[in-house]
Amino acid sequence: MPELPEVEVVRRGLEPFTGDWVVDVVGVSELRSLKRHPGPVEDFVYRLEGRKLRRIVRRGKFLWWQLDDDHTALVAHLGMSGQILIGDTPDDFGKLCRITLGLSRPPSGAVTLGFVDQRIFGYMALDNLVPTVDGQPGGSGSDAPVIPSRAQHISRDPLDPAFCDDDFIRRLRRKKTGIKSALLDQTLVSGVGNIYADEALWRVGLHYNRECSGLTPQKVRELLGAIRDVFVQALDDGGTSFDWQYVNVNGQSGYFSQSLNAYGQQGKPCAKCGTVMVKEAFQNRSSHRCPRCQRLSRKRVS
DNA sequence: AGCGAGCCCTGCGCGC
DNA sequence: TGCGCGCAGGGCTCGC
Repeated sequence: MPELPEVEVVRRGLEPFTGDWVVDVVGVSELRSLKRHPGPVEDFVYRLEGRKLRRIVRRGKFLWWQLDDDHTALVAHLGMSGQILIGDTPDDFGKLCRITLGLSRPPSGAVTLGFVDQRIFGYMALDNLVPTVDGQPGGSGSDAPVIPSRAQHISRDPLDPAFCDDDFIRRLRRKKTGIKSALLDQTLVSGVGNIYADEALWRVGLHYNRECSGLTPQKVRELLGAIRDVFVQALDDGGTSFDWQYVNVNGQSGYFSQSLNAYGQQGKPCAKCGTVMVKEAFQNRSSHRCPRCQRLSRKRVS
């Protein structure tokens, strides 16, 4: 479950199971879901069992729990198809469930957390928490100025109070790529993926291949505002879901897909001008745009 | 150094 | 009904 709003919906859904909740038993049915864990599966299980899940934190599309030893994180990245679900038993999640955590909070609370991931691009891993370079909180959900070492290189996301707009604008305008490549670069700004990049570019009328260096600071600021707007709106709607794969921890789908104006709208009229929207190949993925509102008025970047 | 291509994977839905 | 193909929202690593 991919982009920032969907991951934040998951994070909020997991908050009730943090604090004094303990990991009693860990089940791993797919070793490749631990490919980023720095050790064998036994190490993952042994170090996790008995730990409390103190806080659940997110930066961009990265999620992690702060464990009660104060220096270890349980990192979860959902990749293209990951979900985290809460159920009663390890059998509640179907055959695509890769990892289960049996959780309890004495005296009476008990649930099972399921890490479900069709394509196995996502993963869970234990990692060390290291200080943030700017001394600000590592992400949404905790005030602690620490972050898993694996996520250190990821920029803050646009909903993070410590995100610096001016730095973003300066760095983006120095890039020698098209604007969409820049938005998908998680070291420049995190949390944006293919859907929300297309939505934000549509809102401000930019072609995905417009050169970053040709944009005025004002235009970049406008684009950043559009990213925030589309994130907040999607969050309010519970995230974007097209099908069975994208659900919150209760298995419910979000409604933002009904509000999309660009992604998946090929063949339909542009909501601003009525021109038929198109879908074009872009870097092994696809881009959606209005041929009239989002023209390439400057030199083409390939 | 920064950039783009290639690759990691499974399973759904469609057309034949 | 069955099969093959195209497609999917991410990110890491590697060459250039």
